[in-house]
Amino acid sequence: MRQHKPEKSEISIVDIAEALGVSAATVSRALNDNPRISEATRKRVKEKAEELGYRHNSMASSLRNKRSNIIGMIVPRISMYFHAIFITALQNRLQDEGYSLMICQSNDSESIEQKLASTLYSSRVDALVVSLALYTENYKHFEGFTKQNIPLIFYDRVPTKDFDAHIIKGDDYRGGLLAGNHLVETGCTKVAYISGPLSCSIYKERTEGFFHALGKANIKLNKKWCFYQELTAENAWNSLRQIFAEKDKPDGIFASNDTTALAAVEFAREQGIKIPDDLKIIGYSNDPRASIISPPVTTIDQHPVEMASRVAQKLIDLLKDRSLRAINHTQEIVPVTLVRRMTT
Amino acid sequence: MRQHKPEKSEISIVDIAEALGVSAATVSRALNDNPRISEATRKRVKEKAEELGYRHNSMASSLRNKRSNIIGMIVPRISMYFHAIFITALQNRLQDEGYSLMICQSNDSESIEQKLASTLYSSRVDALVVSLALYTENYKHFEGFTKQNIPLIFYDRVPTKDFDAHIIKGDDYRGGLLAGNHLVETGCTKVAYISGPLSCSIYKERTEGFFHALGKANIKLNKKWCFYQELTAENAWNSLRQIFAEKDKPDGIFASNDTTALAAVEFAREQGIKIPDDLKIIGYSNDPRASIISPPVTTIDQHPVEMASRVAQKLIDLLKDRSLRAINHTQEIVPVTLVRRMTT
DNA sequence: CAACACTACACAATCGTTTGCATAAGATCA
DNA sequence: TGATCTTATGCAAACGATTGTGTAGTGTTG
Repeated sequence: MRQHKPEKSEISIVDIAEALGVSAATVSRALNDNPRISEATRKRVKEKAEELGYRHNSMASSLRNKRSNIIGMIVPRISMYFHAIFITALQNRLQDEGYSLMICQSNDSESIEQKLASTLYSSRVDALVVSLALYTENYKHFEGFTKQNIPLIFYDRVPTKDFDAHIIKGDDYRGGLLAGNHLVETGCTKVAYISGPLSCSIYKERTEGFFHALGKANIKLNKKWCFYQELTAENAWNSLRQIFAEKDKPDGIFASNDTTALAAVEFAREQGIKIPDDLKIIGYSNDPRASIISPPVTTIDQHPVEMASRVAQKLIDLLKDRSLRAINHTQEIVPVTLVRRMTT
Repeated sequence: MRQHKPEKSEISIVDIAEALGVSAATVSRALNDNPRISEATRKRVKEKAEELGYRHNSMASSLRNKRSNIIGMIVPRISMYFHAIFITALQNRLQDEGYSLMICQSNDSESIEQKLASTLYSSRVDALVVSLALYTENYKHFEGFTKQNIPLIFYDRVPTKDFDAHIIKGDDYRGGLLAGNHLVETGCTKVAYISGPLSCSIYKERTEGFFHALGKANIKLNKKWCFYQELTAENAWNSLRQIFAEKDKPDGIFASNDTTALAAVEFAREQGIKIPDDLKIIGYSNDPRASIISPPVTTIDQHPVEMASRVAQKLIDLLKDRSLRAINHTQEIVPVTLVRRMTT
């Protein structure tokens, strides 16, 4: 049976100090390996701390230091492959530097995103890393961070209008261009396009790149075959049904994410459309599912680990050197690559 | 060009108090809607706070209140479907209650898990939710939480030995049993088994259930067809190659996760083995990939959302009512269901 | 040996919020 | 009108770690 503890509040450095007959300041310095403390005392302090079961109180030291060692993060959803990989890579890197990540999901809702920004702001995160919700076009909820000079980095889905923050994004224009070129090169002349909403930077740029590629090849896009919507499997099916309802049918589809591309493959299978002979499909993100379905789907790899590594570096630089925060905000673009598989 | 701010420290309640000619205590009470403050003052305070751009300092209040409103979480990896869904559901629920989640990944490493536990312990999280790393059999790193009466809940991968904490797990025994029964009922007589290591509660119980089912049907398991290892695709391929290297071949495989089951499907395709005629395959977790591959894989659904909802409820109860922490630790078991698809 | 430097520590203020207790002013009642 | 109660607010002490400044005691140098 466990004794019910008499709610004795926890061991603090003061308790250690008293037990050792030294001052709390000495204990604090000893625990932090401050060179002003003698080796002997440092050892005694650490042993006593261990013995008493002392645990550091990061609230107190955060308050005093005005740094929480916590980095806030807002992503649409962690279940998206790209973000899951990104987060893991970022977290591993930041862990080494002594930072913890507070990961929040906006569920692609702008209002949730606003609330989260405000909560993280109050929580005194040392920095904020954000990938925007699908329809966020107003960035006021991030202004507090820039005003207080708290490092703010957007990645992947970044503000479309000028906004004062660091940006690290994939080369979505090029991704769209690669996809378009690839469809053209593989002989498509009548292409359909299922994109995310243009409020979101990545879809906007992919669209521009894609259109540019088609334009170069003198391919005109049928407006009826273009969709700009949330890229769920269900939406994809609806659009596909519309596209293939008419007599004239496309011979190529660019889907702006792999969920949609996968839906297209399944739709084609259901309809008895031959891939890639009758229809070529290209997706985006290199989601593992794209390589599992048959036929495996051609897609664009965004290199989430590389992106995370750049975000981590930028973050660490900004956190280490306050003076960097004054200078101009930077923008980095991470290359993308086409992964050709069996749907093209 | 932005003006370089004169590093004026941020607005605190003291500043608001001075601006209004009241005391800081009054400001604090007003902001917290304490009924002891008149409506008029409350309004003035809130307006002034807004005007000055005040933001609550949760470090200070956490220190004073001895509660951080942060719940720690340690999971093997967020990229695992089950955990991603679980986390999202849990987070949505806790957000409503005013808690933030600090999500950490052990990457299935016991030593990282230990470090994370210690960090979260120092960070003064109000509670800890854990799904254990693959080979964790020693739970000392969680003892601090139980000693300090900090709510500690294990889910899915839980301690196998007696350990003083709340447990909410899937019915893995039943999952194994269902899988075994299903293979038996669909006519398998020679089955292979690819499991995770038995150090991990879920695999241990699935194994027991599975063996029980086979035993009932008088099916003897060939030891050479049983593997207990980390369930990566690569390991799966190696095991499959071993299993199918000999003349005598199995007619059924139970894979203890879907990654392995998917590998089996691909392996069979490569080898020209007919599914489900020559070989039946059943996986575990109902990962979306299982329904995408062809043929889609029969699997066991663990109902992550239901599990998250139970964990959330338990958490909230424990956080709200300290007295509950004294009473016995509870164990809940979330049902599993067989999802039959085309591999059986 | 005086002047100075250095080592190793202590003192006390500080970070911003919260809260038990005290208190002043006004209201109520006998 | 004095006693008691309410209401609205102020005072000051926490919470625990950190750090600039002060100061013994010892060592060094010319």
